[in-house]
Amino acid sequence: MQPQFSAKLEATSWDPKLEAEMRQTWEFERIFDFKPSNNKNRNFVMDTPPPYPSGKPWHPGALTQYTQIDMTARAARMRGLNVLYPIGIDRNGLPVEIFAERKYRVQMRKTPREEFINLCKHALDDLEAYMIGLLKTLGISGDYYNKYRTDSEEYRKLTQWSFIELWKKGLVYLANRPNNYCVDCNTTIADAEIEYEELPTFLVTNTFKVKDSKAELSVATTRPELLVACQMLVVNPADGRYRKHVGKTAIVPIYNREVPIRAHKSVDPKFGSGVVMVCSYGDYNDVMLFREFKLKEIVAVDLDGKMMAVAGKYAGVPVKDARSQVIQDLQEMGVATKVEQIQHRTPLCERSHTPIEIVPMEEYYLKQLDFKPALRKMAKRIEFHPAMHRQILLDWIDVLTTDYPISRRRYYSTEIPVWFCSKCSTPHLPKPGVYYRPWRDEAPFKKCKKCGNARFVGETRTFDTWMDSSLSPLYVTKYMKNTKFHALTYPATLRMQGKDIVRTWLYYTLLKSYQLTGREPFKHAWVGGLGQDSQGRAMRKSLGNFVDPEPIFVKYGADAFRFWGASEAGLGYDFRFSEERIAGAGKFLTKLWNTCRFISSFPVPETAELTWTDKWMLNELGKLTQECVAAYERFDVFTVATKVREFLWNVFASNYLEMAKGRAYGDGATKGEQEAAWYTLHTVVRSMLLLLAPVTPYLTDYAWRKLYGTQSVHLEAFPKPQRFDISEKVSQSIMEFNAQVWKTKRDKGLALKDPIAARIPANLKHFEKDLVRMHHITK
RNA sequence: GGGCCCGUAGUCUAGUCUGGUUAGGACGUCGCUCUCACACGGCGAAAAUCCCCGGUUCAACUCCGGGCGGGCCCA
Repeated sequence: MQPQFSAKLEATSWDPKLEAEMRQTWEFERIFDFKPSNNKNRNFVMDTPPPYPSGKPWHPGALTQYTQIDMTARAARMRGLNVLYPIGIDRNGLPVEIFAERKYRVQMRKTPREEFINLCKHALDDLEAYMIGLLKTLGISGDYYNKYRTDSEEYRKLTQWSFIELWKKGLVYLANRPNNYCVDCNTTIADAEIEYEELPTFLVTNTFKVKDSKAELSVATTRPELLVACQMLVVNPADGRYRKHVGKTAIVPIYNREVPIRAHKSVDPKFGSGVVMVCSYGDYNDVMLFREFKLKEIVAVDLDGKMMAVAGKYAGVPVKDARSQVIQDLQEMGVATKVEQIQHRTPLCERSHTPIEIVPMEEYYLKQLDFKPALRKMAKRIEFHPAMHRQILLDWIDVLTTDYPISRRRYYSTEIPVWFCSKCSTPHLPKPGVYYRPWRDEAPFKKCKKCGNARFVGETRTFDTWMDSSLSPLYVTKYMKNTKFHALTYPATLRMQGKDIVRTWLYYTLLKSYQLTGREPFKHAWVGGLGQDSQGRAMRKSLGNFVDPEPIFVKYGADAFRFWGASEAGLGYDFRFSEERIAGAGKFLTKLWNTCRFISSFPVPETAELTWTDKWMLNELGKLTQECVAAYERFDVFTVATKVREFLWNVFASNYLEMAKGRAYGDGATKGEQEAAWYTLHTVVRSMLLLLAPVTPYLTDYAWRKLYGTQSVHLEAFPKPQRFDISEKVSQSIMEFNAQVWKTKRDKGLALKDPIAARIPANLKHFEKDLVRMHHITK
């Protein structure tokens, strides 16, 4: 390098260790604080998913999503907006309890409630520290100073307040209904928390005698232990084989009870023998048939998943064992004529992977069916990114058939603020605005308003966790707490989340926001794809394909991980994990770094008399800038990352830089031409750093401060695009001509610095001087 | 069974809405090359019946119909 030019960056590659230093600077300067503008339109309010501490390691796909959320926040700041980017931790619910049970080797039901809650808190604090640490490592620029927790008194107060409001509006009711129940988690669960898996099970074909006849019916079932709860046999009305039996009575084996034989169109004549037993409750079709035929339910399974007394000799036996025993007994009795193993689509609890039982229980319900039309309208009003994912929500709204069961029989969740009169059982709700623990606290009433009794029993149940998290847009905009702040920030600008929780978090947020405020909680919804393993399968701890992201951050740095995440998949599409590709992103950062390093050795002129080559480059840069800023406005970081990489590497570095290099060194150029090269080089580097700042915040800020100033790049605005009248065709010709010369030299075995004779195309006349110098062209 | 999305080189993708280019780029592979920003570089090469079959059209990766395959979700 010529002595008069020396670079402001020394190392030949970006060192990820500098990220920690940069992070400390940000924290010290507090550059990400939110100051609300009195002009509502200047406030960019983000409703981001408070992560759920459920164990280590954290899902790398989720972390990718958090980096994309962060890019959007940073981009909004650079668009001059005041950005509210909350950091929350969702600390309520099942995963925490399961984690605590495992960690401290205790069982929730055998531990005093207060004690178990404290264990959960402990476990949560550990996990939370781990998670916050990772978020910071990744450069997430949220508001850590106002970090919120969904299990805080403040938050739970709001959850309880919302419940009391909904109760007052008549939207909550108690009802005894068959419910999805997990015998491991000991709680009811919502439809949204069920997953299905094909599992091996026995299909048992039993013989039922038809009363007052010699006829026998073969009945196939996967749940023979529920014979005790069988109340009917059904066949398809169109099935000629059984038409003569419809209306007659069959005898249930083992229990010798009489049940009717009926016809219903829901029966598949091709399943088993075409005769199905209906019991309380094998599946949802049973529930429907019990309702339709007004059958009397027989409760055979208790809340611990054991057979009840009504099951006779099987009483006290867990369902699964009872099933084996029953099968054996049926075989010995000659009732079971066939036992075959089949794959059966089994509903499982999403958290514990235990098969769901359907048992009747009294639970609280929040009305939702009445709101389907309003929700559908709202779903259409909210702008989805990408638009295609709106369909997930619309489909879900369409298939809802029951109201939302909101109560859970758990400990570590927000308590349902209700006391019952000990005499007449009338429910009493307290005044909102206080955090209540009815299982522990004295009732805040003197007398029952109905019977005058002075004693109350506190509700022990808690809320489903979505009852808390669905309030996030209200909580972060200080609903019920700061009217002015709320008015300036609600509805939020943007909800960002994964497509896996559209049916839960997104849906319940819309439902409750509508019920409480009558309007949509946010204007835009960004619905991201999911991170999968290298083969495109969901990443699950149970599948053993889970990647621990931490070593990756250490090895490649957060910026490489971020750039990879941004450039890997288009907005809303799933993406696969690949360390190789993260390493590839790291190479791009090296390229960016060295571009900055090289150009940092030249002075920064205020203005310049541009040559055609410079105008061409600045015009290309202008087009890129426009595209990228537009992409950021659509919350699309994929376009930014891929276009910038393409531009920087293949257009700027390969072509312009080589064309202008000699001129920048002053090689056969006038002072003015030299300065024009400097000016253009710096303009491009400046723009590169600004456009990439949201994506790779560490490297860009480090380089920015070294090259251009004292202030963080994150406090700057995006550059204004410059345009010059240079056609796309000329641009292509330049790059084609360069490639042509390179290829010719290659074919002739010449080094790049060797002279070569070449004819410069007519439309590149203006660029002749730079081209000749670059390729050492002799005439 | 239904819905949504997707099927482009070994892998990941752009392009498809608004039909016409030698189908662009990245990772990986191979060859040459340490040329004064970068060998985590440069240059080049190989590598794609654009899932299949029909239709529309002068012309289809692109539009239409029908298959097949994958993913996610619902029943």
